[in-house]
Amino acid sequence: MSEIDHHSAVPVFRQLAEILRGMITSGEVPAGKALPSIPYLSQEYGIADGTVKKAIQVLKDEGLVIGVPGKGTFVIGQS
Amino acid sequence: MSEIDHHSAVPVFRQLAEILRGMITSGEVPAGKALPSIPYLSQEYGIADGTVKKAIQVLKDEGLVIGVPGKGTFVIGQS
DNA sequence: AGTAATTTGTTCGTATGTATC
DNA sequence: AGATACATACGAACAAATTAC
Repeated sequence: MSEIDHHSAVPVFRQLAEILRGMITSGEVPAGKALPSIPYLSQEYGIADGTVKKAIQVLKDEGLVIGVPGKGTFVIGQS
Repeated sequence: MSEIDHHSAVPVFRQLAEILRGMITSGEVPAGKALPSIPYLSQEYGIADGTVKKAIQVLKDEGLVIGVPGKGTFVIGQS
């Protein structure tokens, strides 16, 4: 699985955004399902909570996912 | 009783964790009994709900207390 | 039997301050 | 000076378990 390179010129939040995008486009996380939670991603990739949120914000700005407080971050189906 | 200093260098959640630890070690809340509820602590000390949960998480990680949904946060007896 | 209230636990959203590059 | 990253704090919503009525 993809890992984060903290010394890369590409910002960490952008690296994670690409990883999450890959989960969606590959069908690993299909439409209607939720991405892994923010605390999980934070711990799993060894990055700060706020940085994960920033990565997810990228996908939200693109209309790829939508966050639902108390539930999760869900993939939008582009039907 | 102890108060929270919002301008201290020590994080609020750590200050509360120490106050709760004091309740336990002093015997004010003996083994088998529950700490004050999260909403109560939140209102009593003037801090956010999530910050109280974070403080309690510190004690849970140390095995000092255990949370029981619907009941409370109970002090573990160190027998 | 069933509804409501309380409590813990988990989630996302937003904001602030600090440090680093 | 600006972007990035981390830590902290607050806020709000939702679920599950328990208790009370």
